[in-house]
Amino acid sequence: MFQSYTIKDIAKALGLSTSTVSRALNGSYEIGAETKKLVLEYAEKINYRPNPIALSLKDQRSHSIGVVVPEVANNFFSQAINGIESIAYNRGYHVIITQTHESAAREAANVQHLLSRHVDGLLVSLSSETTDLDQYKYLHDKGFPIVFFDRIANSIDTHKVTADNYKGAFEATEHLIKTGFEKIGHLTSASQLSITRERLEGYKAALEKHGIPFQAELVKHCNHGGTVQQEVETAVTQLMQEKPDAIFVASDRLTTTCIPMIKKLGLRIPDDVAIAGFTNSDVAELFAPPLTVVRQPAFQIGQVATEMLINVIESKRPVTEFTTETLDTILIDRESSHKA
Amino acid sequence: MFQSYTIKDIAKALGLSTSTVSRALNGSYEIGAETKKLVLEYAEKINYRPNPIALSLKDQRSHSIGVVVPEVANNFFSQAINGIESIAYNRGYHVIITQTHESAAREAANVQHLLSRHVDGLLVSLSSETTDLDQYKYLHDKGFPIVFFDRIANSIDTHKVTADNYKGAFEATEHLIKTGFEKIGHLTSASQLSITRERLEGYKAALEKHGIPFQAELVKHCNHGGTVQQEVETAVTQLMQEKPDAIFVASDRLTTTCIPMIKKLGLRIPDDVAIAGFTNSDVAELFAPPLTVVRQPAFQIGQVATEMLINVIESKRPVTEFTTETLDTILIDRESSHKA
DNA sequence: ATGAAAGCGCTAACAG
DNA sequence: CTGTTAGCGCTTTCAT
Repeated sequence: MFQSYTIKDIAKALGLSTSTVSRALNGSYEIGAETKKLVLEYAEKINYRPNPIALSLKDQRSHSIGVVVPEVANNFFSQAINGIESIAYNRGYHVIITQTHESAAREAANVQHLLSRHVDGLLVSLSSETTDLDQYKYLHDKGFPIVFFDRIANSIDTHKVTADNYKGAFEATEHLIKTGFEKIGHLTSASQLSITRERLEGYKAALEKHGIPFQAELVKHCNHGGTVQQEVETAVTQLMQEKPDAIFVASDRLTTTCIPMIKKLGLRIPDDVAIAGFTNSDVAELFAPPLTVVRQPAFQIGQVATEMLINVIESKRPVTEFTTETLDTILIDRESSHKA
Repeated sequence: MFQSYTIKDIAKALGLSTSTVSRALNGSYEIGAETKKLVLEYAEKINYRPNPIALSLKDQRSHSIGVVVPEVANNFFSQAINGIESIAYNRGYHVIITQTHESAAREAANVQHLLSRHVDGLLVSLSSETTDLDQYKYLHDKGFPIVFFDRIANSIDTHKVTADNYKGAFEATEHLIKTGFEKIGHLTSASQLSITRERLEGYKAALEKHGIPFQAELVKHCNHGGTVQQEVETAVTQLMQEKPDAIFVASDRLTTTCIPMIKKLGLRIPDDVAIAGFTNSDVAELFAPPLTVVRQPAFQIGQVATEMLINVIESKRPVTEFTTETLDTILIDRESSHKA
C-alpha cells in the first residue's frame, strides 16, 4: 500500500551488497570511509528508514510496551498515559493501551492479547475486580518484565510505582479533623485494591492520632469504583444515614459521582457534610463548592513506571532486585472542606 | 526474553513440515482431516499464538494504526480514543497514540515517527498551529489511508468524521438568544481550524436568523486552544470589555479555562454574563453554576473514524470515493445560561 | 573492506 | 494431501 525504501534498494543503486550497506548504516568500523559516506548520503537523500518490523523479527523484540488500565477516559489514567507516552516515545518504544473497564475477565483477555502481540513488557494497573494474580505471577517468574502502577499487586515482587496513598489519605483526613469535623465517613473502592487498603490505613491513622475511634459503619465500599451509578447511590445513601459531618472519598471517579448524589439527598456541601477526596480533575476548582482534593502526580507516575519497565526490558542480565517508588500527593484545600 | 512457541516447534513435535502445520492452522482445505485435528489440538494445548511480527513482515502490513491528537488528557480526545480502541481492538489492529500539544512541528514529527513504524493508516485531528498540509496531501496522493476527525483538513479529499459543529453552535447560540440574551460574545480557538470556522458560522447564522447584527469585536480567538493560560486571560479580558451579556465558547478546554477568569474579573455567571460552551466534561453539571454545554459524540466519532480507516486499509482496490460523516451534538441546558 | 548466505516466523508457489 | 523452497527486511557470521 505504502512502500518505502529498503536496504536492498540502496545496495542496488550503489552497486554494493546489502551487508555493506547495513554496516555503513550501523556505523560499523570495518568499512571504507568513502563507501560509508556514500551510503549515508544516499540514505539521507531518499529518506531511508529501517523497517522496524524486520528488526523486531530479527532480534525478537517488538519495541512496544503494553498498558493495562481500567479506563482511558479518567483524569488520573489519561494523565498517567501522557507520562507513559512521553518516556516511551523518547526511548523508541510504542505503547499499546488496553482498557479493562474494571472487569477481571477483560483484564485477562487484554494481557493475553498484548502477549500475543509480543510486547516487550507490561505496565499494569489492576481492575477493581481482579483477585487472581496467577497470570502475572507466571509471567514474572518466567522473567517477563512487568511494572505495576497505582493499583499494584502486593504479592508479586516486581517494580511498582504509586502515589503515597497512605500519606495522602492521612493528610486529607487530618485536614478534616483539624478543620473541626468529628464524624468522618470514608467512601472508597473495592477492598482488594492496594489503593483502597492504603488509603483506608491513612484514614484510620489520622483518626487514631486525634483520638477519634474508628467506626466500621462509616466506611462504604463501591466495588465497581464508581463506574456503576446504582452502587454509588446505595453507598452514599447508606453512609449518610450514619450522619457523618464530613466524608473523605478515596477515588477519582467516586469523588465526582458522589457529589450529585449527596445533593440529591438534599444535603449541602460543606454545611451539612464536608467533602475531601482523591481526584486528578483539572476543574475541581470550578465545582459548587470548589473541591478540596488530594491530587496524585499522575504524569510522573506514568513516567517513572515506564522508565523502570524499559530499564528492565533493556537490562543485559536478569533483574532480581525490585523497588517500589512512592511519589508524594498534593492536598489542595478549598471550600468543600470548610467549616460552616 | 520471553519465548513462545513457533510453527516450527509444532512441526517438529508432530513430525510434519511447517507448511502443513501452517495450512492446518489456517483452515486450508487441502489437508487431511486427522492431520488438521492433530495440529489444532497440539497448538491449543501449548497455547500457540502466531507471531504477528512475522506476519507483518510477510504481508507488509503492521496491523497498527497511528493516531495524531493534540492531547490525551482532554475529555473529548480521551473519549474519542476510547472509541478508536474499541473498534481497532475488535478488528485486530493496535493503536499508536501520539500527541502534538498543539504544535505543528511536533505534529510533523509524529507523522514521520508513525510512518517509520509502518502504521497501516493514520487517524488525525490537526493541531491548532497547523497550516501546512503538504505532508498529508503527499501521503494521501500516494494512496496512504488517512482519516481526519474533529479538526479536519478541508482541502484534502479523504474520509472525515466530525460532530455537526455548525448545528451545535447554532443551537447553543439560538438557545442563548431565546433565553433573552442579546449581546452574545464568542470565544473560540485558532481561526484556521475547521471546528473554529464551522462553529463561528453556526454562531453567525443564529444571530442572523434572529436579526442580531454580527459584531467582529465580540469574537475572540485563542490560538493555542486554551493550553496557554495567558492567552485565554487576554481574550476573556478583551471580550468582557465589550460587555456581552452571554458568551458562547467554542471548545472544550476554553470552556473550562474561561470560567475562573470571568469570576476573577468579578463577574457572576449567569447574572452578569451567561455561558454556554462546547465541552465533553462529565462533570459540567457540578460546576458553579452548572454549565450549559454542547456535547460531542466523541466515542462514536472515534469509532466511525476507525471503521472508515480500517475499511480503506483493507480495501482490495484503491479507494477514490470519500465521505464525510457528521454526527449530531447534544445541547444540555443548565443554569449557566439562564436569565437572572 | 566487502560479499555471500543463513536465519528470525510465517505463508504461498511449486513440486510431488 | 504434504513436503520443499523462496522470500518479506535486516543483521551477522563466515568467507574472501
